[in-house]
Formats: sequence, C-alpha cells, structure tokens
Amino acid sequence: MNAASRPSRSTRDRLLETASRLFYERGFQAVGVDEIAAQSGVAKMTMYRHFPSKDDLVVAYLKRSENAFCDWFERALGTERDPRDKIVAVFTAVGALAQSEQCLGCTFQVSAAEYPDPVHPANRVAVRHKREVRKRFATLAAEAGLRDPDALADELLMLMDGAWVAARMFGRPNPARHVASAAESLLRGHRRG
Amino acid sequence: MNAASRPSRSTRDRLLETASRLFYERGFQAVGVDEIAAQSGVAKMTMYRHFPSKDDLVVAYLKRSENAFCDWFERALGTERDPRDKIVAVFTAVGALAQSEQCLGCTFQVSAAEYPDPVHPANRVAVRHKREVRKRFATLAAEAGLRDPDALADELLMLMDGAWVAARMFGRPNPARHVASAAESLLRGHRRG
DNA sequence: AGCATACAAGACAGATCGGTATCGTGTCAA
DNA sequence: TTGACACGATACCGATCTGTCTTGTATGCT
Repeated sequence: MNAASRPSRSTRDRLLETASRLFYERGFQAVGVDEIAAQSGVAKMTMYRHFPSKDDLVVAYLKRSENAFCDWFERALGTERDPRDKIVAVFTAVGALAQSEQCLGCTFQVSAAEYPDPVHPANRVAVRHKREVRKRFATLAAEAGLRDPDALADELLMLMDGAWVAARMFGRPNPARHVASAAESLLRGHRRG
Repeated sequence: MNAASRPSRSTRDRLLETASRLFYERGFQAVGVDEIAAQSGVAKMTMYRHFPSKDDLVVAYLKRSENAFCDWFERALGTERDPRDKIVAVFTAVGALAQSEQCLGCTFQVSAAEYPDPVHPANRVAVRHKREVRKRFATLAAEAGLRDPDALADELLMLMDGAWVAARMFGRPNPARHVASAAESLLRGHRRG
C-alpha cells in the first residue's frame, strides 16, 4: 500500500467535521448524506468508501463526541484536589458551557431520542456514554467519602442532563446557570452525619 | 350542519390516539402518515381532512400531551397543604412514573430535538411547555417562602428533565428513582436562614 | 327523492432518501 | 512508463416520504 492508494486521513476528517456540525445543529434524520458530502467537498462515492453507511458516519461522529466530552470533563475537573471540589468544578463548567453560544444541548440525548431502538448502534453508544458519566460521578462521590455515593451519582447525572436539556430548549440565558449551586445542594444532602 | 356531514369526533380521536402512541414510541420523523392512517383504520384522505398536514397532527398530539401532563401534575400535587410538601409529592410522582413500564421519557424534549428550528410550531409548543413547568415550580417555591424561588425553580426544572432523560436512556431501573430525595436536597439548599 | 357530506380504498405525483454504478483524472510506486 | 488506487462528478436505482386525486358507498337533512 502506498500513500496514494490509501484513503487520506484529511478527507475522512473533513467528512467527520462536516457531519459533526450538521448532526449537532439539525439532528440525524434531518441531515442527508448528499449534503454532508457536498459541504465536505467530497464525492459521494468517496464518502461511502470511508463510511460504508450513514449509520457508520453517525456512530463515528458519536464516538468522536464521546472523546471530546471526556477531554472536556477532565479539563473541567481543574486542579482541585478535594473530590467534592472537583464535582463542583465540573458543574461550574457545565453551567458556563450551557450559557455559551455553541452549546445546543447533549447530542447523546438526541441520538437516543431519534434512535429509540436499543439495538441500534447509535442508541447503544449514547446509553453507554451516560453510563460512563454516571460511573465517573460515582467514583468521585466515593472518593469524597460521601454518604450513598451511588445515589448521589444518580442525582448528579440527572442534574447534568437537565442542564443540557435547558440549554437546548431555552437558549440563552437558561436555567442551567444555577446548576453549580444545585450541585452543591445535592452534595450537602449527602454529607456524613 | 347535520351529524353525517360533520367530521366525526371519534375518527379524529382515533387518529390522535394512534399518532400519540406511534410518535411517543418511535419519534416524529420516524413515523409516516400512511402508518398512522392505516393503524387508525382511517383512509388517508379522511385523515387529511381532520389534520391538513403532518405538522398539524404533531402539534395536536403535543397539545394533547400538554393537557395530559397538566392533569398528571395536578394529581401529583396530592392533598398536601404545605407548598414544600407539594413539591416533594411531585417529585415522588416523577420518580414513580419514571420507573413505570409505559414511561419513555419526555416527548417535548424529543420534539425540541427533532425540530430544532425555534420557528417550527412543534418546537414552540415544546418550549412553551417547559416555560410553563418552570413557572409552576417558581410559584410553588414562592408560596413556600423559600429563598430565591426563581433559582430554585430552575434547579427543580433541571432535575425533572434529567429524570425524564434517565428514564428514556436507562430503561428500568434508572437514576430517577433518587429524584425525590434530590429534590429534597435542593429544597434544603433554599431554606431561609 | 335528492343532495351534501364523511368516509374507505387505492392510485398517483413529486420530492427526497440511502446507496450504487460509471467514467475520467491525478498521483505515487514499481 | 505503467498500473493500482483515491477521488470528483454525475447519473442512476429503488424505496419511501408527504400530500393529492379519483371512485364508490353510506348516511342524514331538506
């Protein structure tokens, strides 16, 4: 295999970039493969060589989004050392992101809504993502030595998802601006003693 | 106008019933008008006499859902007299509903996700619904004499929407089973003093 | 009786969808 | 130089979508 005969990474990246923007802004079913190819400046056949079906493109986008979320989450933890402070830092970041221009909510919620069949890969990736987030909260809650860390993880996950919903449906400003203080209340509800 | 020449209420109701079930179970774009008509035992033309377009059917379904939600909310308030107890009662009902078989999450979230254009009537109805819910929480919070009732309303709205997301994405059981105690924590966070 | 209307059944139109096939060009390696 | 391959452009296919039209029947008011 030589360089010329190998599908180029940049072409694939361009397709994923375009698909990400369109899927996030307009949803999955509302975006056609023709538009993705056209806006990427890529022939349709070329796109189908990189992604054999639209579902493959959707899943690739979702996995890319999951990676981006993980990076964002790690950064949001900041430099705090106390696990409780880490949680508050995350929700402060959630509140800030939800107020930002580019935030249109959580794409995994949309994925699960548009592909309700639990067998569909786009649904599976979305659900797995939520489970991962819940697990992160559970770990942080356990590290913090808080009472009933699993229940607290559930509460924090709901709060975060509610913030994404608020960002999507209310635009700016939206109820998510109070998400950090809400998280602090949930934490206080699980203090020992 | 006689009875025979007037579009029958039962035909319309049957269409709306079928559309409700299909839209809620599978989403809006994934359900075709042909299937709604067929499963209602109604001719396509007859359906288009009652609902001139699919969007009209979608909006009629959403308004019907909004009415159903309001009824459910009123019942969920229960017989409590203290506004704080009313709020807790609502979230207890949210937790119970989210664990029930028939709950697939919040259809207004799906509507806003599938119709992201804020000009689209399906988006407008969904957003208006969320504003109404937020207003109810704000009223209850104010009646309870709690500190910063508007902020508390935002927090409660996020929590409730997070519970619906959890029901949709996790099935049963799901994190929403802890939504009532989370609501209590949020309330404690707004106690005076 | 006669007319207007609701309705069923089904063909149909026009657009759009995901996905495929064809052909021509440029590029790199052997 | 030649051949394998990525890629662009574009036509195309079958399915499906929303919405319309036609035809025939039942029903109830005038």
